[in-house]
Amino acid sequence: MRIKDVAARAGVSVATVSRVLNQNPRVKPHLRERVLQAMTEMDYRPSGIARNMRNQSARVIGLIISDIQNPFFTALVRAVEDVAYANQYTVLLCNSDEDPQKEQLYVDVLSTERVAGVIIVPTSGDCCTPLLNRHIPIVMADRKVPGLATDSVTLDNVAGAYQATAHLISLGHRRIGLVGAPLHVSVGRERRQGYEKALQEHGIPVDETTIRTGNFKESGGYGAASELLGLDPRPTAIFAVNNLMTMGTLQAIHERGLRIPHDISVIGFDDMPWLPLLVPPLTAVRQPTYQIGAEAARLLFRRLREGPQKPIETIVLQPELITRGSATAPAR
Amino acid sequence: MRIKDVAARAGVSVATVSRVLNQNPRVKPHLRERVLQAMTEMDYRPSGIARNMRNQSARVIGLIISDIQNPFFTALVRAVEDVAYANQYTVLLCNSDEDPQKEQLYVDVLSTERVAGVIIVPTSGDCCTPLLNRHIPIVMADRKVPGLATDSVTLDNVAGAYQATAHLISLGHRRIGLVGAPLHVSVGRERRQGYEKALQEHGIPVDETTIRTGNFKESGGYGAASELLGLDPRPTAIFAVNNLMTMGTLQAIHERGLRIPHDISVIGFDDMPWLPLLVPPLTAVRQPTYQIGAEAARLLFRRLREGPQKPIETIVLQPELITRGSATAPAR
DNA sequence: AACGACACAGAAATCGGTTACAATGTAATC
DNA sequence: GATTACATTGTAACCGATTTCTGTGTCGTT
Repeated sequence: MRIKDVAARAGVSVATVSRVLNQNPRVKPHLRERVLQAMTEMDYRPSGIARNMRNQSARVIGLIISDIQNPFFTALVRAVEDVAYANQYTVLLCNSDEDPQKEQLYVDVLSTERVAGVIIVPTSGDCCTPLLNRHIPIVMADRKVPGLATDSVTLDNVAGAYQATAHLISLGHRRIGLVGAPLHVSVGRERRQGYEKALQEHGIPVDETTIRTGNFKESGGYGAASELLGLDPRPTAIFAVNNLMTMGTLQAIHERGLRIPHDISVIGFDDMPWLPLLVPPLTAVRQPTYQIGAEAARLLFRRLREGPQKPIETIVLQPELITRGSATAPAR
Repeated sequence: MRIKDVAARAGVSVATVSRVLNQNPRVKPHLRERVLQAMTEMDYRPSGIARNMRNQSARVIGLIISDIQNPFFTALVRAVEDVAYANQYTVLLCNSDEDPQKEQLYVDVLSTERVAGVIIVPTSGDCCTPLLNRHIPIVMADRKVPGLATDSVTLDNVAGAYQATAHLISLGHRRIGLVGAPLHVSVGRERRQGYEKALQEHGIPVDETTIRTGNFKESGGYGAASELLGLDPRPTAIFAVNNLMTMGTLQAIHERGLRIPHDISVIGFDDMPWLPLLVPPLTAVRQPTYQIGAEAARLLFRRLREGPQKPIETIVLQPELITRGSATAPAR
């Protein structure tokens, strides 16, 4: 069922049907009428594909995230989706799963699909060359790749980690374990940096043995925390640098029968709706998650409108420490 | 940068380039070599749009869910993504937000974008006519629309709700509040049905006052639970029919200073990784969430391969009650 | 009545690939 | 050496829309 069929049924040329489709006013009302009727009768819908072909672009933006099951990214996706919807675009969602190869493949796909633009939470360093070659606008969200000049929206991770660590120090902790994220990702680096900065500024030497690293997921947090809990002397507090890792940390603590905050204080990164429901409710660094996604999408659409001459924008949002009951002075 | 340019650079015809692109073996090695080199030199990537145009379909499937921030759907998306990836398809993700209008619009978009197929968690009754007209395969996931003959994957919701309710009854509860979901959705209807069935089979009259309904989100659960907790006499147990509503229920309970399970027993629907971390850990009906999505995607791809003559498949998966500490015998 | 201006509709080119068909070249057979 | 079979490459039609250009008809002006 093509435009030709509609034209035939309405007794006009394809050009006229196209004009009706595109609200061109230079069509006589009675013809427009006939065409519209033919279209509804046949439940005709123009082929988006053919349209895109003509216009050399689709009203689709690509979104590559690294873990769709992480509520953090979910909120980000939601935000991007909302903004895209408002701009009458749809979202091609790709889950790189922290796998550079998968990421590469998706970048290729998006680039051949000629999406209008891409928002990416990068997993590897050289993630975007095919897109750059094709001048497809890119916005980095949550993470940055050093040396890549694109719009970006990130969190002030150093500040967030600093706040959490400094809070623990101010409560009297001196031996603070870090459940850290991989250092090849900006988020992992910066949060560790904030942690170390807080220690140093308060005259506490950085002790490598209390710093453990794991993947971004529950398992990574569980593994890192288990190691920390096995230390002698055991840290009096743990700072876990991401939401899922926090969950793994809690699991490890539960498993050993330790009690929060009596035996060990805990601060997580990224507030979650269920944290207040825990006993005790968990202290955590809150990120403006939705806003990260929304700003990234807005940046992208502005870029699409204004083109490459718009100067590159770099938005850094501020975290906030939410104090609940899981971090108190260490027992003596 | 078109296929023509590559052809010119390699000194061959466009057909040859196309054949190289499509791994057609009838190309002499030395020509293939030249073409491949030209392609890498120019970092050429064929236009997916033009390709789709020719093939009359894109290697893209649409996925319409009703709440992307709900971990349940997230797991479902993840599963669909995984299966699509394995089949070298990408996923166009749409978030209907439980809004029939938004859903309708997305169905239209997917239909004009000529996606190969659609997996949908339907929000309204007549969600899919444009797709049906165009013979775009549809698979319903999680929910069904009565009277629509499509492949589907759902949970045995009646059984799940029955198990939860019967468990509470066996513990000695007689006044069991239901934090229910909207009845215009199959999930809401069936879970209520299971609840009522359990009561009736155990000779307990169904009492409308202990049945409350809210939206699928935390706020809906919070509202419904708050009403139940305000009753006199108060129910001795609450069954909340979805994960977010469970969270709202817990919030309402916490807010009133009630203690689980001493003051009130709670069973939730849909197990979540953080439920074991609660104090007490929460009893819940577990759904094979990932499997729902994976089966739906597999059904869709099978349909894509085998066409309309394949008989319609209806998969119903079984839930499982996970007993933890939040449901015990009522205090006297 | 003749002319030009204008409004409207249609024919045809175009987007970038794929593929049926034609053309060419090469090897095998008589 | 001529003929045939087969392998390889090239030419051109096609997918379904948009849009430029061209043609026709209507109206107003002189």
